[in-house]
Amino acid sequence: MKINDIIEFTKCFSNESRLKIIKLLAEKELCVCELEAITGQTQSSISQHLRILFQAGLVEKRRDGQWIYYKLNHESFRENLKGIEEFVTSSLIELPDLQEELLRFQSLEQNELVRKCKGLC
Amino acid sequence: MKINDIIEFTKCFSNESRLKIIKLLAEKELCVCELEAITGQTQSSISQHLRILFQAGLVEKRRDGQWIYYKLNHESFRENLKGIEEFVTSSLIELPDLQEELLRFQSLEQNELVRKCKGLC
DNA sequence: TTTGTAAATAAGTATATACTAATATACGAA
DNA sequence: TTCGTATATTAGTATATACTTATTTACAAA
Repeated sequence: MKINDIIEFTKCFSNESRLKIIKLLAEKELCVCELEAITGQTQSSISQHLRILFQAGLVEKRRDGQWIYYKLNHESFRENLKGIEEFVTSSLIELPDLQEELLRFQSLEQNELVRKCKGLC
Repeated sequence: MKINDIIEFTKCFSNESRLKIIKLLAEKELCVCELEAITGQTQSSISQHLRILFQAGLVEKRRDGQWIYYKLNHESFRENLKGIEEFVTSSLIELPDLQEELLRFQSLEQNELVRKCKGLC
């Protein structure tokens, strides 16, 4: 899972209004006006939050006449959560630049970079 | 898991600089100056990110002389991830106000609230 | 076609966030 | 105690985000 995907996914959960929408759509397929009636949020605000959730792949939508129904994509949710777990627990190989910097730093223990960092010069 | 805890936790992951710090601290206990040397971020910026991670319970710290060493709290990480999964998959009982609104809305299907929402009046 | 409703988008604004630069605090060595 | 280094905190600033209001687009019924 790429860093930008993690950022996009976790941002979905870092806002109270979106968490409520997520929770409702996890339980039931709902259109915007229903979300509006249930949560009391404005139509515009809900649409904007739904766009964020949709772009992150967390919700799906389908049109039915005038209405656009949204629901949570449970599989995407599970996969993204797993992706975060793997990002944290897997080796640094996933982030070559960062790994390189860490290795360079470690190979320099006992020499000037670390001594400088540790104020031992 | 409370809504505010989810927000606090997921915000840790919604920033590239923090993700790099998280990844390093998942692998190795490091002090601020080491994170500085490895990531190239400024001391002040790293300290501020570490405060966010610490307040979310995602990292632990210990003092060793002048240095303060940080590392990821893997257990907290796992528990928080699980908390998010449960938040999404559990029933709405966790959010009484929201559940009440949903039930009220559902009980009103066929009557004025829904007809109004659906423009059927 | 005209009209009304649902949803998306755009523009504006207030607040939150991330970063920099400067300062304060904590500790250890001289 | 004085000095130097590590870390935390503060203040300032630029950008991002969340929300409101207004407008646009898509659809369906009359």
